[in-house]
Amino acid sequence: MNWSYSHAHRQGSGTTEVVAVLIAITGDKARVLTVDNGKLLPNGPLMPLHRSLQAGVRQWVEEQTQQPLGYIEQLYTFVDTHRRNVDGHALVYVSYLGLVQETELCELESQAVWRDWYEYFPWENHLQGAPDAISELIMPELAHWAEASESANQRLRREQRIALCWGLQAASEITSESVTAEAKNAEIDWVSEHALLRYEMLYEAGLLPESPAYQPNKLPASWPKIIGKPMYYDHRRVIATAISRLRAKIEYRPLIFGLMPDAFTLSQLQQSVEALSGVKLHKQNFRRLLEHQDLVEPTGESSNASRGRPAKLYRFRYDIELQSLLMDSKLPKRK
Amino acid sequence: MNWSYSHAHRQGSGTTEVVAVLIAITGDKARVLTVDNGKLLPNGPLMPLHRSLQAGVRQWVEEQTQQPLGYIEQLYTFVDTHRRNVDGHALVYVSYLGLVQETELCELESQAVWRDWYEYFPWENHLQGAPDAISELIMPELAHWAEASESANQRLRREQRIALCWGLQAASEITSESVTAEAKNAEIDWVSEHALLRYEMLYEAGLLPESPAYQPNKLPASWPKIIGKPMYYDHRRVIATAISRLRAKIEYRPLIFGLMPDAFTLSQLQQSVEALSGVKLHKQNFRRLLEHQDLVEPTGESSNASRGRPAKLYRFRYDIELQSLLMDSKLPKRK
DNA sequence: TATATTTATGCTCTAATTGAGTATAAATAG
DNA sequence: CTATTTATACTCAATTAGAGCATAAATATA
Repeated sequence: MNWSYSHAHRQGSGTTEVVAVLIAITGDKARVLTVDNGKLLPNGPLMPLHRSLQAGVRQWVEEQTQQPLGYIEQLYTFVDTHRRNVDGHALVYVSYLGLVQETELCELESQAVWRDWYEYFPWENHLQGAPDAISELIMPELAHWAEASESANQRLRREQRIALCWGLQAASEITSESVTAEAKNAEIDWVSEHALLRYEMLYEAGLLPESPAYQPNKLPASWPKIIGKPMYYDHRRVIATAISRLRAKIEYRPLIFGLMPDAFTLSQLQQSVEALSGVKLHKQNFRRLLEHQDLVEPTGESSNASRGRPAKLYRFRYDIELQSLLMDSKLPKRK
Repeated sequence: MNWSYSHAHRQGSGTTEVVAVLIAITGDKARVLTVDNGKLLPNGPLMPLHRSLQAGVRQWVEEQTQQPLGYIEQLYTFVDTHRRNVDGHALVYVSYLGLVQETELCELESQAVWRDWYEYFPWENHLQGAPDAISELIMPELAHWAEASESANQRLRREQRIALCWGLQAASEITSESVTAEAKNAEIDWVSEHALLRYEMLYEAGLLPESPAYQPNKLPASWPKIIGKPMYYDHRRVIATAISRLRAKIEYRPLIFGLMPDAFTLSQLQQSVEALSGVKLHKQNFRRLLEHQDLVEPTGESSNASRGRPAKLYRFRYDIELQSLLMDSKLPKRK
């Protein structure tokens, strides 16, 4: 099935679109804003009146989602050769990542809906440990893909890629000894930032509905649940790009600022980082690093939590915010 | 002077161009490939026949420069509202970073020329220590810019930005005590990856010929030498983007692979990294980290250097190359 | 030839950072 | 009142980063 043509779209003289991946955290879940029943990201054509790409993104997103935008940054630019304008020029779309302050999970007008981003990437959620589906279903399919290589060399490289993308523990069950033996010293483990590489591998291996070589009849019946919801065009890849970028940056830059409410406990902050990275963090070290960096300060109040000892509330130090956005300021690493 | 219109350009129905920043290292100098007498980067329109942006870049660059391309990655996408097609759509250009194996510094046909990239960014070259011009000329002008702020708040933020972009030692001479005192604890120093921020600050402060507010008569006579050669359109900004990206990545990924000849000494390797980052590294620690990572292996031969003890020649371990490109593999930090 | 100079390479020392664990404090549920 | 839960403080070992000292092997020069 080719998703590229399955959705009606505008046609005109312009060849440039903007697409936005808006991220928010509600409760302890990372969410992405979608339109068209979760099949598309907010998007629109770049028009002559727009003075910049950012201006275009802001206008379309606010029009389609009633969601005011704070911090945004450019992600990546794609070409869709399936969609062309009247002159035969391929459509170019420039994607943006945007961070939005925590919102109530309300159904917005204009069918814009916040969705848990792990609905699109179930294999990226390791908050309760690595999903069983990875070793039980995904790895065997990727093993087939490696076996189907056209040369021994290609196969070896594919097995290496599998180990690097999915971690050794998952890959060791399926790859040949040469790879695992060699890599054993390196102690390869799950790297959350490799989300895009993992998506691209599944795509390349023909394991996603949007893959050109997708053959659902050759896959287990439970497969559709395992690999999450597809989207039109390359929009799921755009989200994967956003996830990788966000996970990579959050480790050394306090981007999380833009996602938090004005006051929060350190546990809430940690849960938010965990929601994005998809892995659990070491609580004590998380606090240590935060305090060491003077990024936050206590408000003086405490949270009236339901259970346990009440936690102090913190706020970000605004005098340091600009500095933080510029400079490399680390947040804690994985547990 | 407005550089946007000072160069003749194609006009057509397309609104998308590709632009390439090609980097090579000749001897111990970082070079960038230019066309049109050093005023432009290789570029060309995206055409209906191109199946991807990469294909477009490769075709135009090879056509304009006879330079075969190895590793390339997308940098950033710009809009030039000054250049529009017949329908009034602004020109979008997608920039790419490309790495090229060391070449003889020959004048290529089709007026493509390799230039020392510090001709365009003299202030970024700290190989012989920070240039005197920074503290003697650039800082005073930036101080004027901060003083010319419209509010006390804006002035404070500008002074913070100056300190963060240029390092405290340079900034402390000009900024008010409040900033320096507060930041003193942070020990801000020169961060080579902030090249783009520095360029953008100079641009915003009206200190570059391509700045809208540039007023050469209000600046010292030696100013043009200090701030390097301008280019048409935003091409100097594109190079600054490439420099920042390359400097940031080279610290934790062995991108340098793509720039080196097949065999090299560790000193040559270090000189290449230094040429890119613009700062000197600690020799012993550089070797330690390299050896510790098994990125390179001795060829067995030695270099017949002109002076001193002969150095062992090394090559990159190709079995590890793929892994390196995927994974985070650190190269040593500054001295 | 002897000696200074240059470049390469090996090794040590200290401080900072990281990963992981133990211990204590302050609340609620039953 | 006690078990449970959550928050917070502190410790410890392993690793890494920054800096310097020492030695090796070549050339330049007196």
